[in-house]
Amino acid sequence: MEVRVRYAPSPTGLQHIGGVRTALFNYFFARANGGKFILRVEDTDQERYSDESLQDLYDTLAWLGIKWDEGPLVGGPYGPYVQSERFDLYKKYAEQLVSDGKAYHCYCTEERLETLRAEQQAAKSEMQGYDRRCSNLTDEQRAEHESQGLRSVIRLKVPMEGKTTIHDVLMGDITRRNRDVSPDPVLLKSDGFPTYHLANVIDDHMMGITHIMRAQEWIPSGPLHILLYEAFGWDPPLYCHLPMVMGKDGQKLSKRHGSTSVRDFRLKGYLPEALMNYVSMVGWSYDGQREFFTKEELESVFTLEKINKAPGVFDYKKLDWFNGQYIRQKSDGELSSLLLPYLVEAGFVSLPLSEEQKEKFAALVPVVKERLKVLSDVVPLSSFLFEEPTYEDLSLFVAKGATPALALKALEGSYAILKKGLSEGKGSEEMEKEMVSLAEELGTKINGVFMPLRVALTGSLVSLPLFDSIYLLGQEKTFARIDTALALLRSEG
RNA sequence: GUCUCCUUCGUCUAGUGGUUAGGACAACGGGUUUUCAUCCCGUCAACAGGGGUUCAAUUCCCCUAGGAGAUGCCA
Repeated sequence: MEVRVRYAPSPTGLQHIGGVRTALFNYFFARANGGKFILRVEDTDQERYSDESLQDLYDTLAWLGIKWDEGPLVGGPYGPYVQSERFDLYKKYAEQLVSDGKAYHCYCTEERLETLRAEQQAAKSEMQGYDRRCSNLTDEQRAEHESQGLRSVIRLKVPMEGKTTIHDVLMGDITRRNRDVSPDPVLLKSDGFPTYHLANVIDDHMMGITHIMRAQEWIPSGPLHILLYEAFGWDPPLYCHLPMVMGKDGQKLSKRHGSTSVRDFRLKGYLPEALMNYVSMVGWSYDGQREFFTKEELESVFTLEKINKAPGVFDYKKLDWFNGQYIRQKSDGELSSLLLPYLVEAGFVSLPLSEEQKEKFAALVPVVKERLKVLSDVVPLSSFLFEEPTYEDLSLFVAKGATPALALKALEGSYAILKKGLSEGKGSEEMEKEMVSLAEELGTKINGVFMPLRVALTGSLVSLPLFDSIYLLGQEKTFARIDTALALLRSEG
């Protein structure tokens, strides 16, 4: 039998790490088994729906390079794949359940339900949820409510006796007494839209889904879904509840833990291959040793058996490390085109680049490459090229164990070396040697010479390598900055 | 409260009825280096607790604790 799996997000917010992990596992499982990966948009919540979220879903999957075999935009034999376009179907099935006596109309107002809930919680009642008041309405009562124009929802009649078990390939069998299943959940809302439970079950059945891979937060409603399949007389698919992705405090990953939307990660300069690789390693492993995988490799090597049961904490630092590794694997050319937009965005350069800018940029990329965790790091790393240093803290010029007077002398000396060297076309190695001997003459460590120069050029104790910085800066700016620094140091006396 | 699930280094994980419990990230230390970073080497660090079963349990069973999730006309 062909494997058919689906990712079925609700477009009510940006795609986040947890959702994408679910999408990825479904996608890899389909590919590894020669099956179909289906995208279905569950836009049954009219209140929270947004076009932006839907667009973000498409953008995110495109960025990751995940293509769906069936779904919106591409179509397929079981369409439409957007639930709001299947409106009539859900209504029909919900009403069928009513006429079969397995569901009923409920006329309770939201206000009544709210007070009910509040009372139950205050009383710490064992019984939580709807009290099934409308389940025993007589035909006359129903007719009366209808004639009054009361709005109704359709609720499933959950059996009070017996138990229901759900088969999960990861967890094993999970059994729940029916009396513990949330009593009489709403299937069809008063606005005519289905709830998740109804739409999900109908669509998974109609679309021939064979495996439902979704987050473990769905386990509690598993038995309810089985009950629905039974009510319809359908065979349920196989379940595989994926471990959740948590924040550092062990709670469900959310915004207060940091970025969670894929869009944020993309904007900061995480590479899709790095994010995909890392995210795949939380909750799944290959052999406990190897952890670098391309998308294509995961498509063939992914197995359900290696999915972990326990929830996993999302480690931003390890993601950074993965991203750095992937950045370093890029060719300079590839990295250039990835980096350029960040410089433009920062207002450092504008397109098109002049020939000289192109040349400088090409020189910048390899220097910066091994210092990037995320692409946007290029901005602080190269800002010294585009912004004049302020030299607010003159003590920076004074290397450890040195004096201001020494710093001044060192800077004067290295200035002379550079002036002469650059005009004579000397190589950086030669000038470096001269600076080393200058340090010896001054009786200081090499830092005593390099630090003042570094601070003069960049305003910072930390910078790109000195001679690279000089080249990138150009002679004019280099000497201008040293002049400024010297003047400051002299005036400080 | 009730129901359900989970539990190996700080984090992600491998693993087995008998192992020096392995790897990676982080942290720390060292080396390379003009700073930073990269790279290399090393150190620290775990089977939640208690009962069983067994010649032997981290591994199998039970209990406890802790954590998480659900308990919506949200998904």
